[in-house]
Amino acid sequence: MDVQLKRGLLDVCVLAAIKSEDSYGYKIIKDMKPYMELSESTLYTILKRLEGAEMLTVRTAAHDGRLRKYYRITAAGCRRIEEFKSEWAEMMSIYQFVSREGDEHA
Amino acid sequence: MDVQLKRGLLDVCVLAAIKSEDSYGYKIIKDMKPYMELSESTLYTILKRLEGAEMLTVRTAAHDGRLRKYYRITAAGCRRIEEFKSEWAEMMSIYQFVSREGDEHA
DNA sequence: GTGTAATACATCGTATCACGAGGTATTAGA
DNA sequence: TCTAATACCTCGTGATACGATGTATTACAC
Repeated sequence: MDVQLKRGLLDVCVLAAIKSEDSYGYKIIKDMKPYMELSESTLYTILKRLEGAEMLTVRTAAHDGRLRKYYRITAAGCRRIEEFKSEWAEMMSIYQFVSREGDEHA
Repeated sequence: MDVQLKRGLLDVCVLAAIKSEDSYGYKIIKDMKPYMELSESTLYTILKRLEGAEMLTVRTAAHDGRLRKYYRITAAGCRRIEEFKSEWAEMMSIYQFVSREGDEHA
């Protein structure tokens, strides 16, 4: 998928991936894989950014001797998802503009 | 609309705006306004990029003593639009992922 | 028991890109 | 005569996705 097209979805996808249950880096990537692939470096950049924006909180916990950082969505994070859903209507109208201009000839 | 979300649409919107009829900078902005606002600096950057990618060709013509640069879409540009339409299916599945995770609780 | 893959985290540098600020020049109308 | 609209352009900045690279542990095959 085109990098530019992914840009607006990445943040919100990561939020969606931790919405119903706290999750950690490696698992987020695996859960998102069927929908969108992203590299570790990209994910950790995003997690840092979302933490800075207080859209999620972090908690470190040991698991089988390895440390895991569990991420939990905040109210602001949930609001971000809702905001995205509203923006989707705009996206649809833009898609229709492109689709229409691409098919018909005025 | 969120800047990041716009990113993947801008190129293809500009192509759509010149698809059915050759157009020029100022007109493209006005035609796109109902769907998406973009500044002149953004548009000219995009037009340069699309020209470099051979997705459009340029022709300069005088109009009322002023010079206008008319842009015409190429076959590659049309292909880009078709490609976008395919990618839209992926976008929809991502939207549904976000939407689902945001609404229900597993 | 040694090697390899998977798990799990992190940083740095680079390339891409949207956009504001600023610039030039002409025409139309108040 | 001044302002707004038309029409083009450039430069610098900030945001950001991602590859490359590094560290450490666990699991499993040979």
